[in-house]
Amino acid sequence: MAFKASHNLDEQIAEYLSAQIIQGKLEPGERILEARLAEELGVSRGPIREALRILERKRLVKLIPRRGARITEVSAAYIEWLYDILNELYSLVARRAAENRTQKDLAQIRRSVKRIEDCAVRGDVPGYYDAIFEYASIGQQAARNPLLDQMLKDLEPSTRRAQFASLSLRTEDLKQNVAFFEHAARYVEEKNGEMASQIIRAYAQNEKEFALKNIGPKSDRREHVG
Amino acid sequence: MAFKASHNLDEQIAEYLSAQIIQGKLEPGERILEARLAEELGVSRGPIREALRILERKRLVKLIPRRGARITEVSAAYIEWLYDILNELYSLVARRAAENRTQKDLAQIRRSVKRIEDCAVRGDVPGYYDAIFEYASIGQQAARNPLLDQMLKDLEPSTRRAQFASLSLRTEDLKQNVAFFEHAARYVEEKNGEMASQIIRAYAQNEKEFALKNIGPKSDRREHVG
DNA sequence: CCTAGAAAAATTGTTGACAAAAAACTGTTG
DNA sequence: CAACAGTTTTTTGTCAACAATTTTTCTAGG
Repeated sequence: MAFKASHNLDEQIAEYLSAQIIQGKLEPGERILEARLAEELGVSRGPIREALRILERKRLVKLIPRRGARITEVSAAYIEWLYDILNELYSLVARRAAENRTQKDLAQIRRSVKRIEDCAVRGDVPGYYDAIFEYASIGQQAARNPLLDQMLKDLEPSTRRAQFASLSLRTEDLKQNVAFFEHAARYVEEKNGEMASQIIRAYAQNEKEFALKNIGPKSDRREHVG
Repeated sequence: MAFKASHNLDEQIAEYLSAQIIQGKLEPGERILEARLAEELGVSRGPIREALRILERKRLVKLIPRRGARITEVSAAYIEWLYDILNELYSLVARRAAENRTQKDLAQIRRSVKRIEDCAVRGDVPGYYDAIFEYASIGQQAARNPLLDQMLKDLEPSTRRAQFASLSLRTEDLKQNVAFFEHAARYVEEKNGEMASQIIRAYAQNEKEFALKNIGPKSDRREHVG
């Protein structure tokens, strides 16, 4: 597990831990000990601490002064909270993308829809998720609101985490979902922001329910470490 | 400029710098040199770096690996981007608060409206802004979405920064604004989320235009260091 | 057996020194 | 005078040691 010091350690470490957390290899509630991790990765504690701050921003860990870092929980309640926000933010993206999109954006979006479709027919679930995040990212570019783009990028790890649990169950319905992206793209092309945002809301609702199904009804609203 | 080591240095430093940036004592685009600042504050570079990470999360500085930290710009474009998001997020807060508010929430909200009103009649502009952030915070609590609450708290410094420039121009219209908060509170009480969110949107629109008036038309969309 | 409190261990916070990279400077050449 | 290469200076990145705090362990008293 060696990292190159040429590229920045903190970002590499954050990236590495991020993947571990999303894939559930590090369990929610688990504590991260700076010293142990530092030795494990063969670096000093400095970069570890910076990486933890990056993860805090992405809401993968919670930092409590003088008592270290813990992996945040992804409860059913958290998923509701997250998608409630994603709903609003992506609906805004859709509206603004419909307003501001250029021909170049449209070309990229079409290419991205194709990529989603490919993954769907191949039944490549991880590829599908990567593809929809690319699709989202292109939409965010087209919306011309860098702050919104950044905020959604910060939420991406949380979203991926919510989706990861249900990843293995995604087999049949991928092809149906492709229609959502095609329609949204169509409406963005036609500059019909209202309809584009409606489609996105419907898709988000879908995703939320799917994510919830596989978390179970353990909605621990009280002692939430997030 | 001594900090107590008993409470954490990084947060104290972040708080201190935050105030400096919001009040414009540190100029947008300006570089922050770790060593210089460390000596100025009588601490080592470690806590400074952590403080900068906190400020990055609040979008007050931009961190670029191996070339340090710069104060972000607040252009007219940025204010548009920010309020576009605040609009959606606070409108969600209003809807959820209307759904989930308890009697206790209502009591707090009423108290907060009173405080806003007091500041308005006294013409206490800084107090007025503090009061509306308290009002917002109470609403966020009532909405029962901790993630949304946290995200809006992270945006607060940016919002305060956008408002600061126009602070001195706020003299006449404060009393008119109080009506917004009273109405929103009323609708939250009546559990009419749709109307509550509409009121909030109207107020946000107002605020945006006010903030823009005092920035001027220098909307440097291109080389934006944010 | 349980509790309170002191001692010990573990963990985070902070520092100063050194390494690596970026930026500024300088003299040279076309 | 502008472009360039090499050198120096400045600045950020990383480390290892030490200080302060929290957590755990141990012991005495009820």
